[in-house]
Amino acid sequence: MKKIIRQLILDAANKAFENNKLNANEFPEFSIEEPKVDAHGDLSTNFAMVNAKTQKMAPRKIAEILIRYIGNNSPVIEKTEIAGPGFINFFILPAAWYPVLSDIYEKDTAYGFSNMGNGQKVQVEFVSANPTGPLHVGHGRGAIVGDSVASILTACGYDVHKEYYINDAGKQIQTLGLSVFLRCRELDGHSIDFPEDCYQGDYIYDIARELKQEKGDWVFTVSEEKAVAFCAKFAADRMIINIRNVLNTLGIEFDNWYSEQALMDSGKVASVIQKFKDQQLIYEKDDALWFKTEAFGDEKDRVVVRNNGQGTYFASDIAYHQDKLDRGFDRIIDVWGADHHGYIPRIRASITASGKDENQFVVILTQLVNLLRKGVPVSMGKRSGQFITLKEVIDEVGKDAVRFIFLTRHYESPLDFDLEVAKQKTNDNPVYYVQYVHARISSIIKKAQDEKQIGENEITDICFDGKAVARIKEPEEIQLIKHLARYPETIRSSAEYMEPHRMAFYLMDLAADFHAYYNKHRVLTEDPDLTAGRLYLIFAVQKVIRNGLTLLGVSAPDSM
RNA sequence: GCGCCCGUAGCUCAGCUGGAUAGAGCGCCGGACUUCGAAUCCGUAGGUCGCAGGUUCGAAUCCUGCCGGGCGCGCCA
Repeated sequence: MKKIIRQLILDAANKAFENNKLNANEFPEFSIEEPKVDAHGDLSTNFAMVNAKTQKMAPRKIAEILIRYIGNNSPVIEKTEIAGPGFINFFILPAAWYPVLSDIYEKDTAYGFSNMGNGQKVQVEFVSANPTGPLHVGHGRGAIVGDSVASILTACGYDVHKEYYINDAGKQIQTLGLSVFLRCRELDGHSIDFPEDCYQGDYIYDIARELKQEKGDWVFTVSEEKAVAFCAKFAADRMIINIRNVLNTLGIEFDNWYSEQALMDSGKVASVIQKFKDQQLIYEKDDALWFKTEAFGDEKDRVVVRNNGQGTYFASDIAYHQDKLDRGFDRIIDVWGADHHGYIPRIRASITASGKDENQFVVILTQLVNLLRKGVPVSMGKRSGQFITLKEVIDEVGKDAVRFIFLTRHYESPLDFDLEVAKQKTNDNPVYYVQYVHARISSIIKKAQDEKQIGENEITDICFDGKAVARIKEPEEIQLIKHLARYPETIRSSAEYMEPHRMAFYLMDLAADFHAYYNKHRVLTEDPDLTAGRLYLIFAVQKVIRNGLTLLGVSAPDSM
């Protein structure tokens, strides 16, 4: 509809110029939007205001000329008005909205999809938590945001690749191995001295038990060095399986799990360091190797190889991001917790330094999650071992509620996640509000089938029944269709800004319109045409609700 | 001290990237089920958009400076 109006305006403006009513035929960018107040029409444009300067005319004067040239010959316009400082308001004929419905039926699960991305290759890397402990809710937020962004981009014609980067090399893995090894000894009846910087959680015992189950006392028959190394590998593998399982319960699957160890074994880390050395971008100071990140916008230079010869995380990350771009992605998106924001400049610097385009690298920073129960904070702390895991949260409140709550906030806002609120089936917890629309419509359709022998196929065919469609004319019905018409642009803006919460809010609004309509008007009536028209409408609503929930990874139940 | 994020109704949050009279939900109060699912709906009340300047036809939105909260500033990961 916006497209139609935009064309109408441009045609009128050009015609006015040809007739010497306007002074210039260059028209700056103008917007068309839905006014907040019904009295301002269905759509409104600021055309006259933004053109005031180039036309050297008063906005209202421009608006008057334009309206004259728009005239009344468009099949979609009921009337136009000039208002306020120079807005032109368009009132659309109700029947002009009907094609939205047939479009929904035609496209069905692909309604609202676009080719905005034009097949561009995009990689979304998210979660990437160290496999040294269970996921917590903060990881969950990044996981859900990353996954939904990926879905939305896919719907917009991007070729999306989801990846998890496993930090399975380095000191923390050694520490994990030592932790498990010590717990094995403890389980064997030895008294142990368990260092503070080892992983304190009970899950270490679980892994130790599993290891003993599989390998018996083997770890005590070899050197401690060898045993710890084995424990590390064993434990990391277990943790990754555990992490993958938890993510699967959230409906998240990755296209690729990328191992840091494999990256190092491939020699790519060493070769990229050598390359930057050759280019004088890496230099030696105090027995360590430093990357000149400051020259590319970072606060200071960063160490890539410590004076003990060990590479830092940054070294792997440089190679990893080089590798991502080398794999041909047009855009690489990293979803990180906000506590890592200090890392952005150095990664960006490494990309710039390599001669690649830093704009291909985008970071989504999700703010931290405060876990609460009835308003009081639940203490968190990984090292202490006292924390509620993501799995426990999912088990308690359910996947759909967890996902939806995380997606009803802008990811840059800190999030209070209250376990008790998340379990409530009230409007404090809008996932059920939206799902209820879907279930309600399923229920009506079932009833239509049982009592009036109108099945889904018959409803779909109603688009060819002009008599029935013409019966859709209540204000609440037209309102619903207008709302459905906004779905495609909601997907597009969610993708453009990588903000899935826009979709969540859209669905809540649509749900509100539906519930209001439902309470005011009956769908199943004694009048066959009226009934058919309304079934046609609500089935379309249901499709859009389902599509939107799918993009957010939330189920659309037929009953609840 | 420096950097990033946040500050909007009693609470939790939106506000379509500068538009018209700033919106939802929860909570409070009052209503609606013999008819398609009351996990719903309808109505009332609630605001110096943290503060102060600036930019312009127009600012919650952009710029500057403060105030308050969170996070980060390692040859840790």
